Amino acid sequence: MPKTSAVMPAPGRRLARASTQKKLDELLMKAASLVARKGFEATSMRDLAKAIDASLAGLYHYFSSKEDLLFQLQYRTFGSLLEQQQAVAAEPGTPEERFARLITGHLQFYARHRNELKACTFELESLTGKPYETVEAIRRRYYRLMTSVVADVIGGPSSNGKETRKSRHATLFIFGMLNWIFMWYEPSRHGTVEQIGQEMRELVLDGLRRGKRSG
Amino acid sequence: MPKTSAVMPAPGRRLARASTQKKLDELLMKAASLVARKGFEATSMRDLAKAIDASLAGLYHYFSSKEDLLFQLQYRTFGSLLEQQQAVAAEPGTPEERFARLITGHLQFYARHRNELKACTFELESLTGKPYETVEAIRRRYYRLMTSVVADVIGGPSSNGKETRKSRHATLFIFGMLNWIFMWYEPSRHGTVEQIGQEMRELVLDGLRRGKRSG
Amino acid sequence: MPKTSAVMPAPGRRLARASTQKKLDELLMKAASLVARKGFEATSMRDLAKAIDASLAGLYHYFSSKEDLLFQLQYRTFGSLLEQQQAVAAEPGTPEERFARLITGHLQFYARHRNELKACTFELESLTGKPYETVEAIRRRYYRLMTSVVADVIGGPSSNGKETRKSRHATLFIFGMLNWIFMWYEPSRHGTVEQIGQEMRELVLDGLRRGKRSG
Amino acid sequence: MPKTSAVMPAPGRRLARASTQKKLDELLMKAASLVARKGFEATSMRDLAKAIDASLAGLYHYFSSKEDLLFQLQYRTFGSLLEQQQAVAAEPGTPEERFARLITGHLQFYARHRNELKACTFELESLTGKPYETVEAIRRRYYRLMTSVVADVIGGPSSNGKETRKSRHATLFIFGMLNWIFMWYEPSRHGTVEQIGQEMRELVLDGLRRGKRSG
DNA sequence: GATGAATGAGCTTTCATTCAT
DNA sequence: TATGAATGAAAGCTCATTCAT
Repeated sequence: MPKTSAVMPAPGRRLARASTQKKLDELLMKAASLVARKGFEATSMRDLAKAIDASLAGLYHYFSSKEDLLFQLQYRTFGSLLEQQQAVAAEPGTPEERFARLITGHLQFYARHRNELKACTFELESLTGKPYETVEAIRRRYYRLMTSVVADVIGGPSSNGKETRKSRHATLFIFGMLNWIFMWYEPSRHGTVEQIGQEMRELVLDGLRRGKRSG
Repeated sequence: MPKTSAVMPAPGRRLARASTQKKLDELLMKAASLVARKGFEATSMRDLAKAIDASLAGLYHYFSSKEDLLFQLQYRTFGSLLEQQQAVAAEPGTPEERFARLITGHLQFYARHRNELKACTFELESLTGKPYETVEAIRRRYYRLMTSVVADVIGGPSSNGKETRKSRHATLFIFGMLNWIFMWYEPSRHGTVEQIGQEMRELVLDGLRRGKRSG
Repeated sequence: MPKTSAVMPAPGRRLARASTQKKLDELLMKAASLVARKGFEATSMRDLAKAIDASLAGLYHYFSSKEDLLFQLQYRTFGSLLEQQQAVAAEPGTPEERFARLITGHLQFYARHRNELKACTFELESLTGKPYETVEAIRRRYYRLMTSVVADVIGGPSSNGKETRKSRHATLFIFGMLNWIFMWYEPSRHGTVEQIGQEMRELVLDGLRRGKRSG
Repeated sequence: MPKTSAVMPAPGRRLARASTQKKLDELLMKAASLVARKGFEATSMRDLAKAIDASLAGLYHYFSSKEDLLFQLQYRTFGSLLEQQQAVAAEPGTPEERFARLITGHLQFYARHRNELKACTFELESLTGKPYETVEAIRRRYYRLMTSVVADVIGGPSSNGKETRKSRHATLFIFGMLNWIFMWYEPSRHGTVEQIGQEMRELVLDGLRRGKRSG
């Protein structure tokens, strides 16, 4: 599968020519790489222009501001991830199967779009106001999606994805496991993300199921 | 218990007067608060000086540079945490008990020194060179300590803290759960950290023990 | 003759528009004036910006740093001087005539580019590393050029510009006379530089020629 | 002869204890060393304090300001030089002999107090106002002393040190030769200062004497 | 579209100096 | 005498952004 930037147009954006869209994709990918490496604050528009081999002023044809750049990056990436995971969760199967597919899907997305996802995961608070809320809304929908499946694992399919204190907290813990991977994962040392996903599930599945009886 | 900055002098520091030491503690606490809220890069020395109600130049009596400030903050905090957890792990008990105490200890430290710990957990890469390595070494010792206890939970006391792939990965997952708490925890919504700690253990304990049989 | 900055582009500089080149010339001239008056260290970039009626940040379009500014100033000026004097020395004539032309040429250059030359003569050590060496190399070539002509005056044309201890030392003494002029020369009090040049030659010519016989 | 700082108390200074005087001497010597190496502007009071192994605030017991430090340095050094050269010029002898003694005396002073003299020679304009004028007055007296002897060489003892255009200019040239030595002299490469002095005289003596006849 | 030039605001850091102790 | 602590001012430089071309 070709390694492309996660695509999903930002709101209120008219797509110009196809070539422009392509360039924008490239810009965002390079931007993600820089932001992932140095952090958003520490990445200057000059850095970006240099990395992209464009002029500083040229960047402002694609992004109205530095913040807008981050917003587009987060919006597209998070939107893409959510879309993918919604499709994954919609496929039929037992709660355990759907849970497994979500974990794997998340980690595969991580593997394919590491830089972009890192900028989403760790730079959320670099946005403020409306852009922040827009992205935060996506993030919350994703959290809800995961919670509903976790709830099914805990309570069985009959629970119908109904959130409980336990399912909510467990989801937060699981996202912690998933997102912390940025801090340590190296394919050559730790194996494939699919293996990691399985290990994560093995760590928590019994604990989740125990809830069926006790809570 | 009084809320003080985690105390542990940085290396190579001679303290002049006692009042200076006190002030330094206060500086670091305020600094941690700002850094936790806005991030290290986005926190300017001016911000700090203002928050502390001191002059900008005055800061440089206590820290040779902005980076030195972060280093001292991380060194003291991480050092304190490690010291505490070493003591906790050294107390006798079954592996499960020791594991429980470590989780609780970590979360209690979080509750008491949230800002300082956040600056340690999320700004590690804002240091470079020797300071980075010095702090990284502490972090690694803490990781090892946790891994050895996790290994005992997995393999029983007879395993003697010997690391395995499973114990190492499980520890990374658990640290993910623990550290992600910065992203969501609110005492009024989620209960005490002690409760959170118990929930975490319930989520993973079965999964850890399963290892005793299966691998 | 119009009073312009000594022109010679610095190495590795591509000039954008013609107007930019013009502005750069103006900047260097004003900079030379300030540096000559107050010294390089004591001249701040803010001073320069003010004198030029530009913004502080704008300066950094032309010079990558304060040191780069000094380097460009020295490189252009010294390069221009060397070029001129090489042409002067290349013209045919007796050793005495060529010596006379070099002295006059140097003093005329001084008269036309006093400020720029002063920054070259007295701020050489404000540069370090590669820029220093680049300028120092020009200076040395100039010194060699002068020494070879002085040697011819001492030993006659047959000596072919071969350096001797005497010619080297005499050249150093003569450069002292020439460069010290910055400390005292005022046209209205001391006459033209051409007159000054003649007086210098009268002071040393006999002494140089004496060498023909005795050493 | 012991290498000490050139001693001559600054005006309006009460000498405290002998130990204080000694320390002051040491301070000035170290200061001269730094100023000679880096220039006055580029030398900070912190640099000085560190070099002297004293506290920053401590410096202000000896010097009321940074400028005062430079003033005392220049006043003492130039005063000492003038005193020495006045004694030298007062000794009987032919004009040529007295001229020779002055040149040698100057260069020997240079050799013994290189750093101090450099700060006098090249940092004169770092002073302003009254301090500048005070030092400038000494410098002028020294210039007059030299001019009178040069005039005697030119015009014979009967000229009685009467200044002429020629003697004034020749003195300026000669001071150029003498002072430029800071830029190039290395004992191991160029021989003793006494040798250098003789070479200087050989370079200019004929030219000076020629004046006896022609103007 | 694209870019060189420009800028006000802000950055970290250092300066000479003062003062309580 | 001596010094740690403190500070207003200023240093060199970079920032995100704008605009004429």
